[in-house]
Amino acid sequence: MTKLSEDDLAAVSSLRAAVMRLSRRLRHQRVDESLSPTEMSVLGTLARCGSATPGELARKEHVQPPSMTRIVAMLEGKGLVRRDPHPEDRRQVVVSQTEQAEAMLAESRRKRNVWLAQLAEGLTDEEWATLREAAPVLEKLAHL
Amino acid sequence: MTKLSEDDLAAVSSLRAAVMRLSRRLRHQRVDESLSPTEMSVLGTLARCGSATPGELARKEHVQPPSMTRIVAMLEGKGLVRRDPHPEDRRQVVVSQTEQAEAMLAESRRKRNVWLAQLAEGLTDEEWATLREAAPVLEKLAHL
DNA sequence: GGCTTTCGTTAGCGTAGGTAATGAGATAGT
DNA sequence: ACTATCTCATTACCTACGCTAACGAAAGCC
Repeated sequence: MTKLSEDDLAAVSSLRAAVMRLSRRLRHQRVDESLSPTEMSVLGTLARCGSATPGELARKEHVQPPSMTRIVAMLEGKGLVRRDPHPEDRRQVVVSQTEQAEAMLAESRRKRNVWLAQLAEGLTDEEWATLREAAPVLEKLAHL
Repeated sequence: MTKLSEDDLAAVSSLRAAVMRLSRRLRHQRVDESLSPTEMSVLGTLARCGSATPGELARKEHVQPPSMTRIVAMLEGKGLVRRDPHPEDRRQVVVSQTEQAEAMLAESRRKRNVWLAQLAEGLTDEEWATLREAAPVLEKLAHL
């Protein structure tokens, strides 16, 4: 980035508002009834990375450690995640997903498909393409 | 939209996660300390539309009426908003922004400029252009 | 071998949303 | 015209999900 135009300013305003509104909708129009968006996100991260300690997960999700503890406890209670002692460092814990989580993610992907189909009706191909392009940039922005 | 590819599915997944993470950051890295993101959003809507009833605002922000009542009360308490009786329908209330809100929005825009400058360092011009393009589409998506 | 640091966790709090119930005013039915 | 229903805003209460502070156990460092 080199320069900030007035348009940029307007864009960031509208981006901010849209992200907040959208997040609100996502939060309670969740495709899976029993899992909060953040829990889903953790499960997704776990699916990508295999396994991680609570601390690592907290950093990745931009959440404080105590919050991650509670999220992991929730997931463990639902049998979606396993907590094993770290082989070398006995302070740490290794969190990894269960086969049940794998199945749930597949099912959730299917449901998301339906949800997506409804949503997609309101967007043109160009708009959709724009979003596909923007997704990784938003990821990057979220991690600053 | 015509068809849903595997890529679309992956994109919506990452979009979802990114929006949630970003919203979390926005929520507490707010540029204006005293106003919540939703309150800012309401003020923005009001700036665009001039004035509206609480019900209309609730629909636009995708929030339930009682929540909007509380938000408006907050804003009124801070002198940023005025509540007048509706001329024809005495059940309704007309909410409109004060001059003070106007000044605050200008100040907030200035602060956002600084925040934006920091943020922009991490993005390339192309990425930024992508976000500018995506902002209105996200707006549309947020309104279904 | 004691001091500091780094984990995960527990305890308690705050914020921002939601649902259910209420009351005043508008609207429709007969 | 009067009652019944419906709508709008509001009040009261509840829940979800994040935070900070405090703590105990394990690791690393003089």
